[in-house]
Amino acid sequence: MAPKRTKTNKNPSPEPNGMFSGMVVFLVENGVQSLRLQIWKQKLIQMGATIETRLSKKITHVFAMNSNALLQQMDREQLQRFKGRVLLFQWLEDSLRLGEKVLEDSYYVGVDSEGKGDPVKSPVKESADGNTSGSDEPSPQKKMRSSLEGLVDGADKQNNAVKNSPDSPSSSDSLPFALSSTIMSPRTPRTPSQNSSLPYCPPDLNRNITEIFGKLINIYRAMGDDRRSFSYYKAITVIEKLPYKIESADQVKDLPGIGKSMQDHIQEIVTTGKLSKLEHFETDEKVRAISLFGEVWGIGPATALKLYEKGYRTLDDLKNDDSLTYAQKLGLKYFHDIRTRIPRNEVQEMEQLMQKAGEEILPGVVIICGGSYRRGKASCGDLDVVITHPDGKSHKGFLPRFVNHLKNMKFLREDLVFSIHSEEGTDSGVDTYFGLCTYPGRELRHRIDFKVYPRDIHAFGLIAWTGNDVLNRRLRLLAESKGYRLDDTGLYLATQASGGKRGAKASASLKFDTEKEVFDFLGFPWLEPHERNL
DNA sequence: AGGCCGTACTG
DNA sequence: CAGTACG
DNA sequence: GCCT
Repeated sequence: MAPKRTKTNKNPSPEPNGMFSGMVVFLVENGVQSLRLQIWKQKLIQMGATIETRLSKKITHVFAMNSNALLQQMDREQLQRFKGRVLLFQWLEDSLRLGEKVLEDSYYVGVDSEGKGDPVKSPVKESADGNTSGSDEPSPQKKMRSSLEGLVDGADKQNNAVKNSPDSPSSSDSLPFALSSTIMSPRTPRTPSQNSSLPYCPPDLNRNITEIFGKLINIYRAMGDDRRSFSYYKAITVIEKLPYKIESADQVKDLPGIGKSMQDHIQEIVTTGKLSKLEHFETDEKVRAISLFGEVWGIGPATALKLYEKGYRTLDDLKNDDSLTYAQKLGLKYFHDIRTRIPRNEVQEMEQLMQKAGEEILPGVVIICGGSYRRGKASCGDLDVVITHPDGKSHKGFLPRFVNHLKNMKFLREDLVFSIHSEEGTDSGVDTYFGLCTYPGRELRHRIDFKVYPRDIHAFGLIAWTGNDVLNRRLRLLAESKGYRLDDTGLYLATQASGGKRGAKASASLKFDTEKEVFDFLGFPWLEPHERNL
């Protein structure tokens, strides 16, 4: 084993006899989610293909998402001269899944080679139109994205599964799905290949692996090892996008976020069906207790450990402890209530209730339910309410009155955190409230958060509190890479505000009125709320 | 070896 | 200050 | 845990 090809040449060791051997391909990257592109590249190379970064005569195949993406990168003259085949990425996807090259006929990208008039026409008559979606699609990128983004859906499930692994089978939310699929399937009778070009049904191959990794996420988080936990989270999102079932660690070798340890774990899982490391954790009394305690609102890794060391092992044990804070006691008392997910329609009703209540106190007030609700989930763990007022000033002092009103209505029941900043104009001017509420006529407690923003930074609050957390991190990292600092109150030039805290605030945030302006400024492709389940 | 989001409340 | 939470 |  001469380590000939080290990191410099990150070749996934091409197999001369791989199913793609002999192919020389050029990839049209427009509108392809980078992660999937990376996976495709890796598999192509690994299975014998050669990837060229420029269009040359050696090319045997060109791959693109659709005709629009294709034409965006290549002019039609090039195309006419090109002798090889132009296929949809879907062909790759399907071939990988089936383990052999599928018939290319129904995957030709429909660009009419004769028609000079307008680009992207050709429904590719007999050959079952290689996804004409391009032809009636004005903005290819956006559409592409949405179809790709559907892939992410699987991650959600994992999320849920992760969060309440013990009980609820968890509602899978396929909402964004249904949405785009309706949009995208106007008429075309679909061949099997095409229909997979719509949001993408998550075949959920590799559930065996992601399920185990999901448990590790929770365990490491409970132990306070967020970094490691996040690594497993990222690995899951990568694995879920694979179009094939993993049968060997080799197939996963140099995918992003999958290093030595992950490979070893995957190898063990695919060969033995389990992971001894996890089994060990699950039978460990300490790990079990800490994981359990950590699920109580207000109790994190440090407190959970202390409680364990005091000898506690069950939630009942904790009730006898008076070292818990007020909020933690509430979290304990309503442990099961808070863990109960809220059906989307009930959240909607409560949002309307709050909008009505808000209007009574302050006409014109804007009350939006963010979080997973705004991201279109079928059920929500809590309510995340972002509030502002268009006049830019009367949001001040609103929150206390609003909270009182809602308490009188018996909608709000208990307080967890209550802070007010807007009055003095100190700090960021964002008022916050965390508490427990109930659906009208019920006693079941739900977590609810309010944040009141001045109008001019409202867009930032909306982005931050719509999430998800992964998107927030990505946006913040992107901002930082461009010399800015992003948080829920604004976008600042990095240098100055960087060290000092917000209160000082030598510099004001850049002004943006809408979420989209922020995305655009950062150069991040716009995502509708329901597309932000990264 | 060291980074891995950024902020605010509680006690 | 450490711990916890929020997305 | 992964990545640089």
